[in-house]
Amino acid sequence: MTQQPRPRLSAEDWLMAGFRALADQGPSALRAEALARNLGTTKGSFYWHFKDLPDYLAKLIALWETRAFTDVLASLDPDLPPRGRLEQLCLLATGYRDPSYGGIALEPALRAWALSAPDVADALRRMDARRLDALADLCTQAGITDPVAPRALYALAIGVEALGDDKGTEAMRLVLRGL
Amino acid sequence: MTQQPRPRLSAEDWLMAGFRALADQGPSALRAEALARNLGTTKGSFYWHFKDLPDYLAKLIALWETRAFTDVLASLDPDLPPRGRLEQLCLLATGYRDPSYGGIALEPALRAWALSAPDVADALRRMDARRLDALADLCTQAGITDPVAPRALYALAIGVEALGDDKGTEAMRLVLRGL
DNA sequence: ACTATTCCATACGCAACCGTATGGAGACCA
DNA sequence: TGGTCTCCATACGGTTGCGTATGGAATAGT
Repeated sequence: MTQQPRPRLSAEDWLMAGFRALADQGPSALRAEALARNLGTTKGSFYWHFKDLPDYLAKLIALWETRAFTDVLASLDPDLPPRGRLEQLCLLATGYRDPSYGGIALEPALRAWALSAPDVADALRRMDARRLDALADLCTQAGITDPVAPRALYALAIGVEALGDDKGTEAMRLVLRGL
Repeated sequence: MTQQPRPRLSAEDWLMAGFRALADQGPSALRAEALARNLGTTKGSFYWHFKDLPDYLAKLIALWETRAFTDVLASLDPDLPPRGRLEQLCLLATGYRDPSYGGIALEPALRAWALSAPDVADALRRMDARRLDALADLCTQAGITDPVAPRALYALAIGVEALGDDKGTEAMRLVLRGL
């Protein structure tokens, strides 16, 4: 779409393009030459910034893993009551669309990618564990004692995102009401 | 794993191998030569049974779409009370492992595939709509009136399956209790 | 047994992609 | 201005997969 004069690219430019390609076309779009076309350059740049494709993919996963958790937690409104923060976290947990990723929905594509990439599956498992911990904390603060409640809420959030359900907020509130 | 003497293959053999490859290695494993290797044959057979790869993939989707819904409904125990059938359906809806698919978990892989294949996305949307209708029926029979309850239950089932949560049954029951 | 049909093996040309090698364009410095 | 360093373009060989063509093996029909 945009073929600007000739900006030099950084490694992060390539990574951001990777996130976008992943969200738009799936893991098979994470290839040096295809990404280069999207960026209006050639793979010469790619192989200067990254050793090879596995190196690039590892850095892509690492960048997601270091950002997607803390950025979500930081965006929580500390003035809300625990139950309000809980609801907010549930909706953010998988619907994260921070501008640092170009405002796109990464999670479903990443979870899909994880099914065929063990490294991604590992990162996703770590992320799930951290989020479940945070959810468990908030649940206890909100007076929800059932030990499976965090898992239920998290699974619901994942399902809502996977379904692309526009009634996701209401479904989340309905379930929260029953806890 | 199994390299039997030399049985002739049918189109369905290829389709079943496709389901298995999809569940095991993702959509990128749905290729003529890779499937042929798994079946201990060559792509000569593939291109005899199918015109080309799109033809094969379309038949794969069609077969799933015609089976995955009715087979699940037929497996419901009619002697259970509505709420029991509801719970059973929720757990079956996305965890379908009928031997006709080789006892594998297709849904997560298929939903992942749908993110990068519009045809699959269409089939999945149709399937979701049919399942949501059935869920809504069961909900009314069970005296659950909230209109978003079916979507909440379905999203929860999808999330549980995506998470690979071994506590899925308990999470489902916890939410059902609150409805 | 002869023929026809069904099914598969093999070989080919084509295209896409990987990773490397090498040179060139620009910036930056002295 | 000359040199150096950063970043990218291009060309190359190798691999993998697609779809076709063609012949052969196995099976069924008569």
